[in-house]
Amino acid sequence: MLDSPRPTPSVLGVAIPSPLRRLFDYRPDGPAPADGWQPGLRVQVSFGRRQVVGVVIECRDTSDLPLDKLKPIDARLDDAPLPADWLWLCRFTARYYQHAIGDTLQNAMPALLRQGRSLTPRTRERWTATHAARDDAPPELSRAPRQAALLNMLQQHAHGLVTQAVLAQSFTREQLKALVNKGLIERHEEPMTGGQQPQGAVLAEPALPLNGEQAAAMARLHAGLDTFHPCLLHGVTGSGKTEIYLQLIEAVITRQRQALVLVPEIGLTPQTLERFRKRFQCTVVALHSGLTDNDRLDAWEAAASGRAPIVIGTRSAIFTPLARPGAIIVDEEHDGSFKQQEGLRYHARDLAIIRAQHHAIPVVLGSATPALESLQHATAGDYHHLRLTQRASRHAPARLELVDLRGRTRQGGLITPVLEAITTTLNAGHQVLVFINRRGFAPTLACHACGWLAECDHCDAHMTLHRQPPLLACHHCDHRRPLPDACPDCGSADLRPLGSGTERTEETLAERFPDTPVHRIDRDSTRRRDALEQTLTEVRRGEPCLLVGTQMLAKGHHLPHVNLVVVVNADAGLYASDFRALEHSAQLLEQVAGRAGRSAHPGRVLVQTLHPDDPNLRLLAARGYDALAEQLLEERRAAGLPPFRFLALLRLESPAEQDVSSLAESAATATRAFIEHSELDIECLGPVPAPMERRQNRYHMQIMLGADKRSRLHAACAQLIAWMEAEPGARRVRWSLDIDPQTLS
DNA sequence: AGCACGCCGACT
DNA sequence: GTCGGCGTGCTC
Repeated sequence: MLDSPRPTPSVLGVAIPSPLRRLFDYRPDGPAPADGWQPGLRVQVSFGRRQVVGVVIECRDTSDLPLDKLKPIDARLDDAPLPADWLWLCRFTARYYQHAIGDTLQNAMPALLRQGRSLTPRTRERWTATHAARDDAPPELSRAPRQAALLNMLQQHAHGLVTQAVLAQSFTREQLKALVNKGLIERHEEPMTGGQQPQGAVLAEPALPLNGEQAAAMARLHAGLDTFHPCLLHGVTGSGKTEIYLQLIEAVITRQRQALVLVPEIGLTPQTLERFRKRFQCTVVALHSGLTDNDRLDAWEAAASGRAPIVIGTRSAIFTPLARPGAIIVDEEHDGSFKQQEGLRYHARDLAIIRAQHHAIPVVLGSATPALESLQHATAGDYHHLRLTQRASRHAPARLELVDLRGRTRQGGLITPVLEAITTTLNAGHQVLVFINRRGFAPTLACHACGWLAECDHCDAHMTLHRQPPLLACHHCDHRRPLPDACPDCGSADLRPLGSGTERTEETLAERFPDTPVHRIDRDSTRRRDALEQTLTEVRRGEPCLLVGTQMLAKGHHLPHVNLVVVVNADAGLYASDFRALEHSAQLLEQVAGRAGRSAHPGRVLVQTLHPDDPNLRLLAARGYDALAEQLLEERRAAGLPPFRFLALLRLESPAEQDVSSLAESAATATRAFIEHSELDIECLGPVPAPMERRQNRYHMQIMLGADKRSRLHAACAQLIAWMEAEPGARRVRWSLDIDPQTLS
């Protein structure tokens, strides 16, 4: 660098890990880094009475405080700033979601970095045979058979072996040392995540041939590899979206760039990962919940340094720094898990778009059932709409068959014609998937003498009846109770389960089909690590069986032998108050339907409902998700709801009902006052009690802001936050602002 | 959020 | 007499 060295600033604006929405000024102390003070350098400072790790955000020469009142930093933790692309994204996120910058950075940083650990990669040793050892067994090893064997083993591996692999073959460090001293092998150090990626071949196995639609989509992607290029890859289940991802990644790697892949929480399965790892020569860095803090830091460093060509992870992986970003892929982009539901309430899909724009790279949103937001962007021409309508198996996707529940007797939630269809399918040697949206044995326990229902003491909710182990549990808090012997109200012993959950349906099916294995898949049955994968491996063997499960089963998993899907009750989302309920319901039903008939045989999907005449359900059944989505978009437009309007939701909660309601009332009044004052065209609704007002003995209320311009909504939110921060009554209430809320509950 | 300071109730 | 409840205030 020929530039003159940066002068040392007199003030550092430091982001502190705290919910306070401002920077704190410190005096730089000690030697400046070689490239001078810059944003992104971590510092250790005393904050109040404790030591914290902060990040320099601003280098200035002035402060609102007198300079001699500033504390000096206690230590500088980095020689080079944390990656600039990462810092940019964090700052954008903090601004957009109106969240404290310090807290945002902490959220987006591996745990070890916020504890002050250095970013230099951990290393491991690799051992290779030297040229001197290329000849046959050297004479000096004639009396050292183990060393000879070790040398022989290393000679078999052109790239050598890491220490761990050597020790695993029961060789010792002493033997390695002896061979080094004899000049027969060499020791190399490389980062834990692997050394430089091998140049040359990118693929480990050939790409699959593309059909016409796939080829067209690929051509579109190839044409825009150097530009911001948002694409909605809208393809029915089994239409080969993953192959498009893989070939895009291949193009990215060939150009020496990196690909970032986001998948839903439930989608990062060993099976998915396997498919990526098998295709490419290079390492695939996976960010999953099983990683240790050290693994996570290594992965972060490998991505930031550019050594990792492919990074795949869930929501938080959007904050992975990339030295040479080449493309971002969001698989199952409609999935709710991309939105964080507490604290910093960011949406990883939305940040993926922004990030791709910042880097001027393509971003692909893939789904069989795109979010209405994404569909609207595609329709409006903001995104390229890449459609895949052909399935690899030649037959059309199964359509939903609505089954009228009215007046029918149910067993374990299932009516006779449906049980008969199950029998037929099993007899034909196929598998059956029964989808039921409630875990446990039954949604609740009821007294048949007086009508009492088991309710949670801490929530406005019924307690779910469980059989394994037998107890009443609230699914909204951790409260559990033993089963009562008699009704607590009237003393009657006539207590009966009301409705069906996965456990009860499993039990019914096991009784009715004693010769067929029944696998239950829900949060309770898969609590043990690998339990889910084990069951699915068993199921993929293809023997006839019954699968009973919650939405865990609906997503991603490839179940080629399932030929009949039964939805026990489709009505939950049909008339819910949440304006997105129907969209989510339709997505789920379509995803569930996608599980049927990916095999050689066309499948059936039976959907039980009490509302077989519901127009939305009928439209979905007759013409599929896309047709319903089109209609829902029109309704959203007419009602002034997203994606045609922007929303922010202020959530307030406290154990004291009075505190919440009075604060909510005055916050709404204040908001209306400054809306009128500033003539911002903002709508303020509420306060209203949140759905299920009492949860874990806390009372929840909310205020909704709506605007047709993002900037106006942003301005109103900023004012509301300023008011809340100044309001003494707000300190006894937990509150948070949710920008672009996903649900209203 | 932490963490201290501060001023009122039941205990070794 | 003190230990400790959580209200209030501050963090460069």
